[in-house]
Amino acid sequence: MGRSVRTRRSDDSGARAGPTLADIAREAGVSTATVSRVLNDPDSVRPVRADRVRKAIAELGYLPDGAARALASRRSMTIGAVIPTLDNAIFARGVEAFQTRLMAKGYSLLLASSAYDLAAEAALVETLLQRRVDALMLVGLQHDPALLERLRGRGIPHVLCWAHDPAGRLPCVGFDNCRAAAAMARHLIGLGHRRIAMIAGLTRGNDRARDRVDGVRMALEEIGENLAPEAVIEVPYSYAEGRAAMKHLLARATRPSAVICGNDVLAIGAVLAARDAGLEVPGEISVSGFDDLPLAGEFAPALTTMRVPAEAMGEQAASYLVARLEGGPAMASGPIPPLTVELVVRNTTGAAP
Amino acid sequence: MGRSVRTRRSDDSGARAGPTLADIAREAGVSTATVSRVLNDPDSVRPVRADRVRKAIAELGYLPDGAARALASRRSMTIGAVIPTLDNAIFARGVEAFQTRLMAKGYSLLLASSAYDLAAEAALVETLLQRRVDALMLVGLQHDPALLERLRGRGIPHVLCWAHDPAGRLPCVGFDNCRAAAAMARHLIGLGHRRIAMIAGLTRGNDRARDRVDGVRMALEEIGENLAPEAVIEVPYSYAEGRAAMKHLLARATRPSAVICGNDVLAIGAVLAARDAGLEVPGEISVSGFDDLPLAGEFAPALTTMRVPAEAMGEQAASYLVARLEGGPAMASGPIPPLTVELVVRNTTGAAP
DNA sequence: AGGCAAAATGTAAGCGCTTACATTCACCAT
DNA sequence: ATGGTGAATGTAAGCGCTTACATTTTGCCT
Repeated sequence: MGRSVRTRRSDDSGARAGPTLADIAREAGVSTATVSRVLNDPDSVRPVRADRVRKAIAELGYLPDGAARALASRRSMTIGAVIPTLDNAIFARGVEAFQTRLMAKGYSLLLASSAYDLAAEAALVETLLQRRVDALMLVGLQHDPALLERLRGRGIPHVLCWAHDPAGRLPCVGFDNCRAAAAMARHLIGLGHRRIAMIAGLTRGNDRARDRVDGVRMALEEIGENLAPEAVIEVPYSYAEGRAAMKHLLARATRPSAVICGNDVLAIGAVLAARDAGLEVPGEISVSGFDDLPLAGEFAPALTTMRVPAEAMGEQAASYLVARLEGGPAMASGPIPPLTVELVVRNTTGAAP
Repeated sequence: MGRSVRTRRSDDSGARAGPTLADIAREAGVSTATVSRVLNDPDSVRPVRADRVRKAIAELGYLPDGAARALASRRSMTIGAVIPTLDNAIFARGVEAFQTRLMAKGYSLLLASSAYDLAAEAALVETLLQRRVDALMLVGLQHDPALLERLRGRGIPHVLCWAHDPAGRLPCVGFDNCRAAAAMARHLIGLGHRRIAMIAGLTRGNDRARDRVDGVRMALEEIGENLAPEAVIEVPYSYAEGRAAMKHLLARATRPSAVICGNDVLAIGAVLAARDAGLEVPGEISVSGFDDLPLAGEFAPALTTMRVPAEAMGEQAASYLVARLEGGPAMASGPIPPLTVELVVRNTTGAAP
């Protein structure tokens, strides 16, 4: 028997295999273990030999095989992330920062988007687990019930972004959406607004959107007002939807004096609609956003919004996961404190008429 | 000698290992080959057995190990992408579409961003090659000279997006930026504009930005005009930079009658600046964008721009790569025809004053 | 029933690394 | 010189799959 003619090179179906670690070992006249050591723990090899190995590596153009490393070492140096969508600039920023930090620490990012569908998210996570990600980043606290259990069961470090668990039970790097939205509502209330409406993101499968609605409701209840169900319009995050929602709001018998939007995109759409209707912002109606996208400050009128530290969130999430992965076994790390958001008052909110 | 007590489970450093294919084989009373077959080629296994195997898989909660599969099969089912940045919404969309299509075909996306730095890009690609990506997506035609050679050398299928190689030598899924920009310039020329300026993206390491400048220059030369170097301002893509650049342009002795912007973000910034300066758009000055972001059509005034099929590009890139990977060995596939862009005339361009 | 090709299954050799353990080496104290 | 010690290196057993090839079964003919 014995292996037949399956030559490693030129397996004409595509990728040619490069030299292997064994080739390097032979070339450098050392054992494979030594080559592996200069790759993973250079200081444990005498400099003379290490150099000889490095020379061989350079000469043969050797590139370590990640799959083999992952199999042998049980670490893929790959971290997964499942986000709702990249189409929302704030997620794009967060992911970018996450990836950059990850790469700086030697990890690669496996990315997938779920379109705000929790079942899809669970499936994507399953796929990523197959790819043997060492850790995982997810968005929000709300997930398929089996999902988090699965991660815990397999001992996969994970972090939930864009949210904060007041109970401190879940590992999150984020902020309290409810509290932040409440702060925005109080800002408006402080300006004398009482007829407050909301253009929220779709709350199905999106706890951040839901929490923001809850926050506004809570703030209103603090002053004895309430957020009527019909005062909340849920729409997908887009300029056009924000605009359309505002148009609806303005067509009603009693028009709100302030509209709190689930994010900046909706808010800008809303401002556009107000202007279409010939209303002055903030003179006749106030509008607020959430996120503080780059456009928010440039837009005219500049948008009052809640600044979300997307970059810091991405970076901290990355650092947290890497720390869990590399910190000693006793890397328990207590609850992570919430990130701080900042109310940025600009020119779309003013005193109630 | 002999293996000591290295128990597979509970390697307390983190991830617990789940059941392996061998466990499934034992449980189902078949060989490992059979289990592997029901996973990879179900039809080659008699239904009764396949079911028995599937039952075992479900019972034990088995998840195949991607690293082992990759090592044994020489395919990681992972495809890499290196883009300049996710902060540009048009890339975010393209990547999203790319990832979605990839996932639908069973592949996962390894994503990295280069910040428009070609050296960084080359390094990132090297990392992705270590991760054993089966194929690679890059943006633009311009790359580190060694990079493409490396990919060809290793036989890694790859595709270049957001650009088109007229020579047809490179595998691209994109459009001709030069031609598209020229079309935009001709639109303005047709409206009577002669004093045309440009707010371009940074052209260093960005052939798309460069090609767009070239396209405008070319169109101008067709009618005997020229694009003076001082008529082109290069800035990073951001609203603030677009606005600042426009402000500069307007501060000059002779103000352009039309400003072609490298993308929609710059264009919106420019429109904002024109308005700051009390100029009517398009009455006193025309402004055009590029990309047709969702905001372009909603913004007031709605932006004249060049629609770029970002989603289609991402999808086609994904399909192309998968086809290369799965198509038979003789999957040569001639040059890919360029995607079509579309001039969308809206309300920021009008007759020259 | 017997024979045979095709289909189904099993066997076991890798895939390219890491790493526990064994061995050798360098160096120093005796 | 000799023995002892820790550092450096080598040896080789996996890691969990896929797959070529060998073997057994099945389904069909005659």
